[in-house]
Amino acid sequence: MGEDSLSRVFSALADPTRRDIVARLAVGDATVGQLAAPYDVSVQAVSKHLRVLEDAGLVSRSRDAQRRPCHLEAEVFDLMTKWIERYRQRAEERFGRLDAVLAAMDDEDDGRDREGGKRAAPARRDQQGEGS
Amino acid sequence: MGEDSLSRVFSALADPTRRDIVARLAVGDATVGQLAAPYDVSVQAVSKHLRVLEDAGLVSRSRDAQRRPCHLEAEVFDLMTKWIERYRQRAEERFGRLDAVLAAMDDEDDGRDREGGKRAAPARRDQQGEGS
DNA sequence: TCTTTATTCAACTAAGTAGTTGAATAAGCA
DNA sequence: TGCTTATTCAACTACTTAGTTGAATAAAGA
Repeated sequence: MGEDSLSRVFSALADPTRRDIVARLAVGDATVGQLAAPYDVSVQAVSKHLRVLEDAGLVSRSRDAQRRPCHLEAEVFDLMTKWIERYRQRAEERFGRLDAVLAAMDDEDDGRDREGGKRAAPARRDQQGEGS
Repeated sequence: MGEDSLSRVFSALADPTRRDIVARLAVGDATVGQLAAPYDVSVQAVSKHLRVLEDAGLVSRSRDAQRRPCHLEAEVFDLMTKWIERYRQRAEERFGRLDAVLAAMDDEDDGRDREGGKRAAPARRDQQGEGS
């Protein structure tokens, strides 16, 4: 379970320590030891986290003597962003269609009143697959 | 581990079945049974997946007789998108600074490398915290 | 060469998770 | 009331994961 790249990326970022590492790598490259310093877990544990981030394609590593500097790979973020945007847009469009009926007239409120009137019949469709 | 909302959202979407459920809910609301039908796992398993999505704030449920229609909540996506964009932009800016030296001349490519200049030394900073 | 520094590997433990089956609850229908 | 449908709860299993400690590897420095 979770072998595709999208699963790996989401899974990698589900851990707050790993998100923090990503946040710090966004500022600049760093070695394993440097990255491990602020946390009170072992260096080995951080090394494992970096492996997970590397497998997800979020981080790449080079060599500098006995050090292994880590570098954030920004492109993989696009994979997530594309997935997210696709389904968010669809969901928001569905919202919009109904809200439009109400809002079309004059109402330019904050427009977040869900749960009014029934929305499209809950008909399911056996379409599947999540694309890329 | 993974008690904050961002962790819950990323973790929820790390599972391909749950992403598929989200994809289908983006098309229209559906009941547990309807959502479970296409998969060869038990209804109980899908019910659990929906619980995870609900805990992450991605799905809400109402009641219609003995059915529990599920509805996709699009707002939570913003939480992720904001986090992603923040660090992706930083990383791309760092990149851009170097590429700009080469591209600054004539290249009016797809234009994603604003901010020219030198790429900061890989010095680490003990700054921490991931914000929201 | 011997030592120090940086990182990874290997083996283990504790906790979490996705799945199962069987029973319980909730609400409409005969 | 009893029957059927829809969903959840409870207990259990198999697998994964984040952490540990101790040993191994890699490269620089005395």
